[in-house]
Amino acid sequence: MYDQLKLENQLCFRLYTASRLVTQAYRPLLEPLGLTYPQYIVLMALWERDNQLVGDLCRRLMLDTNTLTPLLQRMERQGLVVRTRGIADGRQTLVSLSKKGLALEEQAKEVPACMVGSWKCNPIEPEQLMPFLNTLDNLINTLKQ
Amino acid sequence: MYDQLKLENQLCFRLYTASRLVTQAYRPLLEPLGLTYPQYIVLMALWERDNQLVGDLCRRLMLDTNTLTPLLQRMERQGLVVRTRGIADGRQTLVSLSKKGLALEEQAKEVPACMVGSWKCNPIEPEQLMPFLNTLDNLINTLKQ
DNA sequence: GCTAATTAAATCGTACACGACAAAATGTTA
DNA sequence: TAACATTTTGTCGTGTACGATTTAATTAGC
Repeated sequence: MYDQLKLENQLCFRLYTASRLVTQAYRPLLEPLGLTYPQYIVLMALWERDNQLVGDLCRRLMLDTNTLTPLLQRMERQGLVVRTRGIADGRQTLVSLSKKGLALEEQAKEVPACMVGSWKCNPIEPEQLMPFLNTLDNLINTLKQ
Repeated sequence: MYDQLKLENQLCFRLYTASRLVTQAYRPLLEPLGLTYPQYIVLMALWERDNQLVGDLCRRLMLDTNTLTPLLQRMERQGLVVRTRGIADGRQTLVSLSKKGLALEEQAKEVPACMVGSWKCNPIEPEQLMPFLNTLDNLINTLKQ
């Protein structure tokens, strides 16, 4: 039994588990809005800036087109976004918020506070939050290459 | 535009991205062993203790049977584990390492060091590692309810 | 201006995740 | 001991992830 193969010693297993559990915790908040978590982050990107190319969203969300295209197609079917072929460059696809997608922002603005409020005890001390976020950002930037 | 809906301010988006990128970084190391990341953590649990029930693995990995059962079935098809019906309690399924699954530990023991070694710069300062892991554990424990 | 290389999205196949449900075995209780 | 509840695992459907490949449009080179 090698120590470096113990689950306790795995950074990645913790990240994997924490990510899954946080996403699960979002579900009851997003379900009333008819959203999954990946759909929610696509909308957040579009609420920040509407009318983005598929490639813009890929870079912003660090997802590839083979994930985003089907996701955006489902979102278009649900009437959350509109996809239009680029005029200047016919290879591009422009993703825009529909009226419904734009209106959802008003309901979604309560979600982050509800998320934090649902925790009985605070899992992160306020003074630990920034170092924690910085470490995550360092990790992400390193792995992005 | 609500500040709390900006991607920069999302703890969850960072966790989601970091988890995906770390899992991607494992791929080139696990592919030669014929493993995916979820299969690797199942094996880590079994290398720690062989002969576990499906329910034991569910609790250990914090995954439900609807994820683990198909995962274990694929691993059995690949000859990594053996699933046997419980003798005393016919509802149970015991998961054991095959000879091949047991032997893989020797190759896998290099994986964690290779992972760290593949980073050009160190994304986590040594003195930040423990606080970071503790915060992740707090988060996981809070969300486990 | 015609062909080759490049780029932007989309498609395809496989493997997770997970809510909802089903099935089978065991416990419980009147 | 027969009906019912509980436990353990499995199945099903939908939605991601992602490597590999394809398609369509644009650009570069000659």
